[in-house]
Order: sequence, then C-alpha cells, then structure tokens
Amino acid sequence: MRSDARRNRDRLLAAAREEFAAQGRGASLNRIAQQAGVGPGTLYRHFPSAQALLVAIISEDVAALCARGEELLAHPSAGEALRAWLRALAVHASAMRGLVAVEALGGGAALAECHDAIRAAGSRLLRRAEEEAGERYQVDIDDLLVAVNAMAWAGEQAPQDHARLDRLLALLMRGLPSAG
Amino acid sequence: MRSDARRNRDRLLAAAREEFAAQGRGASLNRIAQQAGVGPGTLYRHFPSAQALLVAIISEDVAALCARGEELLAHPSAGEALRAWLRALAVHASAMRGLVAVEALGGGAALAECHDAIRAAGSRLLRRAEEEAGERYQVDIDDLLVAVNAMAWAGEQAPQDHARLDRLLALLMRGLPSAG
DNA sequence: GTAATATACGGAGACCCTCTCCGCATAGCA
DNA sequence: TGCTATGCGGAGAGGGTCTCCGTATATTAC
Repeated sequence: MRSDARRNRDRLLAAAREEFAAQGRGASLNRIAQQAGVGPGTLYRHFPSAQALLVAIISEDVAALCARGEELLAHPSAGEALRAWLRALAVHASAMRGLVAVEALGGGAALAECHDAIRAAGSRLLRRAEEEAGERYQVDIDDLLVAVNAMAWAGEQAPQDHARLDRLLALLMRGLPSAG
Repeated sequence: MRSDARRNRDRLLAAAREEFAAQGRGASLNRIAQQAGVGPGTLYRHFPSAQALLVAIISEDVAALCARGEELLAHPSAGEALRAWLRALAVHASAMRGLVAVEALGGGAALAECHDAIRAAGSRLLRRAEEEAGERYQVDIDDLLVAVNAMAWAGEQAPQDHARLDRLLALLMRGLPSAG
C-alpha cells in the first residue's frame, strides 16, 4: 500500500470514530471524508460501505477486548470476572452510538472473525464462572453477547442517564451463576 | 377535520404500518405517501416527521396492550402474567422492525402518554408478581420495560432466527420472582 | 343548485446523502 | 529524471427528506 493511501486510511478511521461517536446514526460519510481531508471517492475506495468502515473500527477494538478477557481469566472470582468482561464489552459497544446496531447485522467475514474472537473469550469466562458456581448456566453464549449489546444499545438511547447501562446490565446478570 | 383529510390520514397510517414492517429502518416516507396514493406534501402535513408517524402508529397499539394487561391481572399466576405481558410488549415492539429505536427516543408528549400507560400496566403486574413471590424485586419498572424493548430490538436484528426473542426474554426473566 | 370560503391536496424543487466514474496527480522505482 | 502503477478528488446520478404555494374540493350559507 502506498504511503499516502495508508495515511488517508488512518485519517479516515480517526475521523469516522469521532463522527460516529458524536452523531451516532446520523453520521454522514461525506462529513467523515471532509473531516479527514479527502474526497468522497477516496473514502469509498478504502471502505466500500458504511458497514465496512464500522467493521474496520470494531476490528481495532476487538483485540483489546480479547486481551482484557485473557487478563480476567486470572481474576480470583470467576463470576466477577465474567461480569467485568461483559461490562467492558458493553462499554465498547456503547463507545459509538448506533455502532452496535450495525455490529449486530451481517457484516461479512471480517466481522465474523471478530465475533468468533469475542465468543471464544466470552465462552471461557462463562465456563469458568459455571465451574466456580458448580452449576450449569443454561444459556447460549451468543444470546448472552447479543443481550449485552442490546443493553448497550438501550443505554445509548438515553445518553444523559449515565447509570442506566449499569442498571440494565445488573438486571441482565441477575440470573448469572454466583450472582451478587 | 375534512372527510378527505380523515381518509388520507387513515390511508397513510395503514401504508406506514406496511412500509415499516417490511423495510424497517430503510422505510421511505416517499414510498409511504405513494403507497397511500397521496403526495409527499400531504404526508408531511399530517405527520410533520417520521417520528410523528411512528408515534401515531404506536398510540394505536398501546390501548390494546393496556387492555391485555388488565386481563392478565386476573391470571392465577402473577409471575406468569407478568411474563406473558412483557412478551406481548416485546412482540408489539418487534411488530415493525426498527420502530423500537424511535420509541426509545424522545418522541414528545403523545409518546410520553403512551409510556405512562404502559408503565402503569407494567407496574401493576410487577407488584402483583412481587406479592405472590413474597419478595421485593429490586428493579425499576422503566428499566425493565427498556430492557424488554432492547431484547425486541436485538431479536429483530436477526429476523430469520424466530426463536431468538423468546430466548432473550427468558434470559432477561431469569431474575424475576417466581421464575420457572 | 350555486356561490363563497376554509381547508386540504400534490408536485416541483431545494438541499443533503450515498456511492460511482474517470481524468489527473503522484509515490515508488529503475 | 522519467515511467508506471496506484491512488486522489470532485462532478454528478439517483434517491431521500421536507417545504412552498398554486390549485382543487368539501362544506356551508343562501
């Protein structure tokens, strides 16, 4: 990749993060291109669709989430570790308003890889929590992750209510093993 | 209101229901007007924004939900009644893809009335379930309703997975009193 | 039945958004 | 320094939201 292309790509990603965080669903790809100082054509060459742009951003975050999951495997309380990680996931999902919605949709192969990585991390934490609690927690890990995303989405619908996300997560986690 | 205006209003609402159900977020107000056989100007005179249109549709449904809540107060199991009603709420929220999202947003006075009515019905069912279970269920009714909406939203993100909504609701309801 | 009037209609069009196409510029290389 | 592959950018097509205003019509009074 040519150096100017690389530079533009990076600028576009940075501008997109800002725009998505600020505007949520109302984000405009035009504005992103403008903010990054490139033409719309350049944006669409790098990212053929708004979704591709989102996937690229998400991919950047997934590694961090997986690393956090790895760390949390060493946490003395497996139940708390699971909760902490799900909360981190929710915060990631909330980071840009409306981003979650697209994350939940199709999104292609790149996003599938992200999902697999997230699912793997979540599965390990869930299994450890189950072992700790000595009971099988009858839930599909995918459902649990979707539910966490849904809570993040709902939390973002009322951005002024900062505590809502925590309350919603608490509500969701009532049924988890070794609940506080 | 002039008779032709009334007729057009009704046609617009019917067309809007179809369009929202079929297209979800991709719904086009232009198409709704076209489908209803009126010009765009007519649509915007009756409903100044897409949100106003949604609110009008929602208002139509709320009465039915409240009536269902009333019925369920007579159900022998208060816990089951609560669950059944929350499920009905989720189905309503799912009825048109993406409608939930707007429902969660501001929406003005008309929507506030709807929320109040829903909250009142939900509160009564929740209180009865608590009494039956002999325990106080520490949850804000608003949070519970938002969470149900969030699950409906998540369910609609994967319309091909019909059972997902049920699984997500089950997940949410694990922490409810007298859970099965 | 007809005239007067308030009310509502509808479509042209302004403006913005997404996304494409292609002539032009330039980075990288010999 | 010149060549070429690669990338840039903006004009513009197509469609969406929403407005404005000349035209049409339901309604009322006579």
